[in-house]
Amino acid sequence: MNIYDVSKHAGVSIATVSRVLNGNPNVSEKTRNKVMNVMAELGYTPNVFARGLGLNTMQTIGIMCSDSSDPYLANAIYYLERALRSFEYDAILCCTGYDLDAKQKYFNLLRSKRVDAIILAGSKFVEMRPKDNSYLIEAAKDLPLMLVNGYLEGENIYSTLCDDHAAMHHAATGLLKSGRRRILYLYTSYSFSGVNKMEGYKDAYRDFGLPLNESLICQCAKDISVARDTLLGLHGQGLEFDAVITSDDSLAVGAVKYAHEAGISIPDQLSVIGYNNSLLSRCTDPEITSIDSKVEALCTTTINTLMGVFSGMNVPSRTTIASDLIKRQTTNF
Amino acid sequence: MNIYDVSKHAGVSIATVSRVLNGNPNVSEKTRNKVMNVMAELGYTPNVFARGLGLNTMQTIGIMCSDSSDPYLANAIYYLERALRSFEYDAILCCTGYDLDAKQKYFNLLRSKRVDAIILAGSKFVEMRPKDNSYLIEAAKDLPLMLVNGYLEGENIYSTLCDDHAAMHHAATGLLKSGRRRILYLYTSYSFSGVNKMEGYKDAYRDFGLPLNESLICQCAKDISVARDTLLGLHGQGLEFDAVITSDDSLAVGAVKYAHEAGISIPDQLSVIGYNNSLLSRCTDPEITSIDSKVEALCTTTINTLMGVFSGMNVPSRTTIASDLIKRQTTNF
DNA sequence: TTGTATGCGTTATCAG
DNA sequence: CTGATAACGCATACAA
Repeated sequence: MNIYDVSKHAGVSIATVSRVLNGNPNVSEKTRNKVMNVMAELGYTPNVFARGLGLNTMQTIGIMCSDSSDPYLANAIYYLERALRSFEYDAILCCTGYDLDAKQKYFNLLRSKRVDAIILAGSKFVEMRPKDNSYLIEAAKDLPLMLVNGYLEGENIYSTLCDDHAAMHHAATGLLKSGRRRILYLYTSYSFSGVNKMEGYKDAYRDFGLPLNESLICQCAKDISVARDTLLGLHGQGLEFDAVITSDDSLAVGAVKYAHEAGISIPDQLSVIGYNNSLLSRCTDPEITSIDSKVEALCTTTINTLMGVFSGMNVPSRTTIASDLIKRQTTNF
Repeated sequence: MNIYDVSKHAGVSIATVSRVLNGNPNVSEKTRNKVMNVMAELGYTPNVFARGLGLNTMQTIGIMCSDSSDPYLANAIYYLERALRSFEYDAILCCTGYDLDAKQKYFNLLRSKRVDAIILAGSKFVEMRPKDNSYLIEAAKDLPLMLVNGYLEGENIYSTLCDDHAAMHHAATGLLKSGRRRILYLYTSYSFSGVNKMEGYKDAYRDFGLPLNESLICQCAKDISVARDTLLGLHGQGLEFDAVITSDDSLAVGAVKYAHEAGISIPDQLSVIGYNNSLLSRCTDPEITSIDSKVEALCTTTINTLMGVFSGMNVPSRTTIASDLIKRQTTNF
């Protein structure tokens, strides 16, 4: 069942069938109807492979993410896929893990599949050492690269990101204004996004005119129990803090658990602020005040930008979206 | 840059290049090396569209799910993608929502993309009315259909599912044995999986020799707050229950919140059991005892079965996987 | 407005 | 073991 069959049944040439198929206006109404009827009758569906070969595109975008089961990325993937589909693009998903070699391998794999663009979802794709990003910059010569919540400078590379610095600055300032002085900063990684968040935290202290206490900055694995135990450990060592602000909601959940276990009342004795406003922030009691990094806006903007790139429009190489602070019960300001 | 360029540079025919490309043994070691060197030198990558056209496959599987941001499905997608990639297949993701028309539309869209198989992830794709499933049964004549945690009988349809009935039966029996008598069953939907779970709950009562109290069976939306408020409402109406067992972890989180709000102690006065053993079950205090529906095993088994189908092996049309009960702090047995 | 002919980059058949 | 050539199904430039 191909275009020849349709042309035969309709008594026209394959060129005409192709025109009807592609909505070419240079077809008489009568012919168009005839062809359409035959196609419906025969249940004809164009062969996407042949179409892809001719047009050198299959309207497919590659989405790379380190771990699609992470709540934040799961949301991102959902919104990206939905937005892409609204423009009639398909999404090939590729979960890479966190290893650079694996990321490069999968990136090249995706390129060899001739996707029309690659979306890097999450801030884990931009490495600290510039030379580790050269494969991305090089590849962008061939196809648009879209970063969701990451930033990389380069021709044909477009970044859409949440203003993590401002978000964290605002949240920490809120805590300071409410009288908290010893805000513990709990973070997971030094990714692009991670660095911005930490700077926001630091600058909040500076702009508030208070000295920064480096011992209040603490790294831990992205895991509820690990975060809880880390805080219990610090508490046991005598470290004092009256607030915890985290780079991810899961750590904030750990902080709430720590307070329960240590018999510390929230928010009276301890304030907690999480990041991402994920489902997790609504699971605990009290529910967690969290920074909404606007995943949905991030994703739809990314896709809109991509469509702009495809249609040759002049689009910004970097778009920043403001975050929101969703106040719940772990803060009292 | 195509196969002709390579053949020219290597001084062989395109047929030979193609043989090298496909690992055909009928090529002399010498020729093979020569061609391989030229390919590496030129940085040649075969064109997947042309390949797809010739072979009528692009090694791509469609994954449909109602909502990829749901924690359970997000996990499933992660494992499915990983397993598929280990067999060098790509995954096209398609989030359909819950509307039947939309599901059908996207299903046909995916078919028109000539994927090699379609995976229906989650129990929301099998409708109550048989005629609403006929489009699936019909389509299975053309390509394998894999159901993850759903069951549909039909030629070329393969289901891998968790024994929800046994899981719920086991959990409810545990509660009964521990002395609970009024177990509230909170569920979200009448999907295939949902019906099995409820039957497990009912049969637990029957097999334990106790009468079933229909007023203890209650439906509510899949939302933490809605679940909490539903329970508060029932409690306010004077309904008594000493345990809550739910069809999804999010409802169980709501149950824990309800207990907090109503001043009921867990697990002394109220036991809670969730379903799916998702991240949510570890967020609350106390952490929730939950039924592990073995998503990973479900997914890897699904893909292994699929590969069996592709290689013409005789594979079971239905595979059942046993669940686990992960005991945490909301139960005392 | 319609038809003819050719190209897209492979795979596969068949002959040597 | 190798090469020439015909599919595969569509898009499109050019001709009519």
